[in-house]
Amino acid sequence: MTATAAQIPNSREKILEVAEALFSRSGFSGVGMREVAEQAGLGKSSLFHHFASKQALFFEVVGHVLVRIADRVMPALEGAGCPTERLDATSDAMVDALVEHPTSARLLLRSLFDDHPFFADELPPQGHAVDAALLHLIGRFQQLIRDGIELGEFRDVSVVDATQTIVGAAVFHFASGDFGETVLGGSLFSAEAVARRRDEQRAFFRHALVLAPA
Amino acid sequence: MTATAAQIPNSREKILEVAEALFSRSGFSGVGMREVAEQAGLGKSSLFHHFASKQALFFEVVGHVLVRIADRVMPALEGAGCPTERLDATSDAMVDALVEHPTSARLLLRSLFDDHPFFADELPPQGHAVDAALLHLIGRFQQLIRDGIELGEFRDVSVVDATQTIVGAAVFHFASGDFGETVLGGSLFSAEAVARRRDEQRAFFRHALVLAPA
DNA sequence: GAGCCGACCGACCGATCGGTCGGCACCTGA
DNA sequence: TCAGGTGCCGACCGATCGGTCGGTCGGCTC
Repeated sequence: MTATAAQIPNSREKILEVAEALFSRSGFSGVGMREVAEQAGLGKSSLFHHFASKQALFFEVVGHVLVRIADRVMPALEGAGCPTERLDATSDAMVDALVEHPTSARLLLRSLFDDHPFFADELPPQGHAVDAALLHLIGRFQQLIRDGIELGEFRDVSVVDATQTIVGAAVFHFASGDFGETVLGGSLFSAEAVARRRDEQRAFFRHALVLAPA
Repeated sequence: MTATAAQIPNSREKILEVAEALFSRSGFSGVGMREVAEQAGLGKSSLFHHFASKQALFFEVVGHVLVRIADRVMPALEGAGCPTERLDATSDAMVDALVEHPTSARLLLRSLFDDHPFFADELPPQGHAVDAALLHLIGRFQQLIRDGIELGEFRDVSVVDATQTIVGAAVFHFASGDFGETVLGGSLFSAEAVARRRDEQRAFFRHALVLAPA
């Protein structure tokens, strides 16, 4: 059955969907365009009709994930309330954002520490856009910690180290795959596991940073 | 491999050395045997004289890294002192272990969340050995947290979530590459950055877990 | 109808992948 | 002295890689 205009679910979005799942599982180098095409129900050459190259597809996938996460986390970062309340809200928002799509955390973690899979040639404009969005999010987070310290609510920690610690802890958990499920003794994404994680992570960060965590 | 192999400037170790650097940078799928051979100053076919396959080489590299880390962290976990002191020592030992070779953290992080790059066929016995060593380390860490809770020194946290949080935070920092250096505004491995990281991480985990962190 | 266009496809390309094979140079123990 | 093992190599293999090309098909507009 060939795709026609009657098929609302766009082929392009179908490609993005399966590519996200595959890149999340195996990374940029571990996925072939043939595999993407097969799982999308298309011929391989059709992928290049929608995306200029494998790199372009990868960046578009990462960009979508980042936008989804930022849409959830930014409001918590910039919301009303004292720094302690915003820290709590941000921790919860990170959990919600990473749980929304189970592929997000792994893809985000890869793009954070992969030093850009293909700096061979200059990376396309999409690559820079992804970087800019990410750094904007991180900048806002650091501002939250600075605010907490200046208002006397947080310990006088190193802002950059606290940022690294919190981002690493939050993203790693839901990206840890088989290892995490072995540690937990069950699914990372079950309702109970997620609810407990949200509470535990919020309390962990609060006690680590807030002077009067009670 | 008798006395002859021992005295020659070992090519095998040279291969392991460059393979660790390359796998750390680009992961299993992102590195070719030709590249390893070239950087080791050998012909590609010579690699297969020392290692049965690319997978075997990868597992041997990961195994070495894991042994190095375990050798530093296990004594801190099992050392004398109350849980709080052992937590401090373990945090410092993790920093020391990951700083000793700048490639360790990235390789460890990959092997933690990569869901084993090659489950295509049954993974070789080395793979299971790596898993077993890792889980032993994690088991000891969880026991430390349980001890702290039972002795009334630590908050009554979820042991598995705290494990995930602490492992993720500790490993991610030194694995974060370009992203981490952007956040820090400088090298991850400079003497000042490492010293500050050690203090900050120890204080972070202590405040997060210990009831009377002073 | 004619003409166009976007979506799609199979066949194909050069390059590279992991891995094999036969053979060369060298050392060692008998 | 020589058989045998070790370390290493270039040449080669089938498979797969990302990407291209020519062309088909159906819907749209005039």
